Amino acid sequence: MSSKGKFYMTTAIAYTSGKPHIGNTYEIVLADAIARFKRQQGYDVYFQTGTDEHGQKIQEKAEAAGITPKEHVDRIAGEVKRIWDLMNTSYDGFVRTTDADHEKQVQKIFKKLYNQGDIYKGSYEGLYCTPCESFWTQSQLVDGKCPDCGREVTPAKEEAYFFQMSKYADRLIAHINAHPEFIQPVSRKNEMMNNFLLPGLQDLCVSRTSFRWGIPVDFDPKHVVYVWLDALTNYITKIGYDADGNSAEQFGKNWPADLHLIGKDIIRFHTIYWPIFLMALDLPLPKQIFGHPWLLQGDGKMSKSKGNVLYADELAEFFGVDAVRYFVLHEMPFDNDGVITWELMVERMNADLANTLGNLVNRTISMSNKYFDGVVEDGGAPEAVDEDLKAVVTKTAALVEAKMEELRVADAMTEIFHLFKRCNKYIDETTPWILAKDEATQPRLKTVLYHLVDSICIGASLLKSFMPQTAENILAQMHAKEIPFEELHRFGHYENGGRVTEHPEILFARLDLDEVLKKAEARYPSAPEEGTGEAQEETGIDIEPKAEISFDDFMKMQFQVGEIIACKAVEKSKKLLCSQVKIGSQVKQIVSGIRKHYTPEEMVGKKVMVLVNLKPAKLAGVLSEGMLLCAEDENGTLALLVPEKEMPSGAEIC
RNA sequence: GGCGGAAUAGCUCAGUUGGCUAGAGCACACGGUUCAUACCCGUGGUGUCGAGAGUUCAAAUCUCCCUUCCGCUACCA
Repeated sequence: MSSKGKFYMTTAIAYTSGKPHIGNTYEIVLADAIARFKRQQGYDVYFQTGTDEHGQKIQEKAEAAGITPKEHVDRIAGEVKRIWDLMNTSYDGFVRTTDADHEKQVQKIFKKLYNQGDIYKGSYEGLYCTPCESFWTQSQLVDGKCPDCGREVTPAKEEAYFFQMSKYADRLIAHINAHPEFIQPVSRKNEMMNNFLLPGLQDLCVSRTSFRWGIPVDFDPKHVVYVWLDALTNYITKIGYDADGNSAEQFGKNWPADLHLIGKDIIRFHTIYWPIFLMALDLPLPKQIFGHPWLLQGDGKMSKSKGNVLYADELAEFFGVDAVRYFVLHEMPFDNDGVITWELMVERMNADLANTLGNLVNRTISMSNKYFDGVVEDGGAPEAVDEDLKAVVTKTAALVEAKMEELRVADAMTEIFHLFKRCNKYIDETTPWILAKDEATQPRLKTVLYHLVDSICIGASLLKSFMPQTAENILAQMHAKEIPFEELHRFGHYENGGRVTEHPEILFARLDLDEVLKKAEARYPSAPEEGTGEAQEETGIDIEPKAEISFDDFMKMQFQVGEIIACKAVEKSKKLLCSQVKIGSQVKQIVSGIRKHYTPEEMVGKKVMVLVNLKPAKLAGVLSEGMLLCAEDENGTLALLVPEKEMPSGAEIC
């Protein structure tokens, strides 16, 4: 195999809090399509994925389940791997952040960065803003006061290590400007620049003392290394980086990575913190970071809040692995979120997979059998109409390559399906069933079928990166071998006189939407309470724990029931509502960030819980004299807390 | 509030540096065809190219303004 050079790509490592759903699975399938295509092009690909296994949330999940954190992550990592394998993804390396080698290197890296002064021990003493409940580093303070509210900060106990980001900011800005391809899509580059880099980077906290399930800082064992320094370094530790300078050969070969494929939510960590860590380690930066959009579950039947999360393995049972690969790759545009629904999946299945592709293969094989006992040979009777077919078929590889170069995987697949559609049209143009009726046109008929079989083999060879099993099935039915990538731009690969299978298999069966919806309804009931099993299990939410407070502290807070007697939107703000709240005999004006969840009209008349004795503050220029209490879920949905039974306004909450 | 992006056919979207009757896929309707998984091929749109104004021989494309939506961020007492 002639190599075009190495290509090292990664996915983000999956957080082991639970089984990955279809949205998580999207990333590995996308990565796999890219990896397979690069291999097909002749690159020496190393494709790494894995799991992120530390953190408080995992510690608590394990405790709740009555097992050790290690047992928990072993189980989830196994589940992740099982789904990645089921989806036929061709990763070369699977890293776990609990791997001994990784943990050892993270400790070394931490120490190295500490020794050279990039990491410093920051104590929170004197730097805690009680009203804001935030810790600040010395460099973050404005005039020695809280940068958020401008009030005094007070001493606190917790200590932590910080990474001095600002030291490398200018170098990073220069790098990003000099390498416009570094952050993809480019719109993300502006966000990083405008929101973080240009205003000035804040130092990053890189250790925790509040939980134990992490990699201990070996020279200060009450700390564990906090998430990003632990997680991001997987990209170098797994391929043999050694902080003492004894890196493995593979590291020398593969680093820097050519592509980090990640979700758009962690772009900041990969395009700011990760490059700066690497600069501090004196390592070259990855060539490209692509923050892909999300694949969302479209209709109510699949919403997470109803407990109907879709999983790749279950979808694969419905549709087959390659169909699921096709759905997720096809429905995902380059820089907008994609949506997946049952209707859409059935439509893609029927229109693209069954009709266009499956039927083409089937009708071609059937005709070859019917007219020539399966023998396919070039009859030497070309006609002008063949030229356009050949032109479309032979240029497809280059078109696919161009799209893949831009990571536009959905568009690349569309090019391949364009080839198959062209073949269907060719059948209509040449009407083989009419040619079959006349002995004189037999050579022409042979030629037509040869062209079709050859075209399909070219198409199937291109399809291999996206739908590997299907490509293999098609080629097997043609009794043909995969055509090397560099040969795909020309016609005439099929062995003259070759024979196709006698019994073509249906590649993709058409589905009836109503039946699928019925089955889906059975599997994912609309009313979650009626269902059983894991899909219905409420997982609960863990939040960052706050420092313990005394009873006296608690008693300082005055909670009362308040009745909202008037409410309007705050004009200068997108999120704020300004309410007049009657509390006993007085009326307070309270501003709350709940506009996304409540309209002013529906607020009026509600009896809500109010923190009354909060120091008044101005929000967007409007005075607020208290706080309305809300519950918030993981999606940021807010729910006002209201008394469970009718209570008068002003009633004390205690 | 700050920065950025988007508004084009019923749906999802293409429309390169302004230039010939504004496109594709899906859906829908009609026609053709029958090798095939009732498939495939062809034909069909009164689309105010979000509203308004401007520049130009010419604007979906440039400028201004308005409206709505989205992303990141700040804020969310």
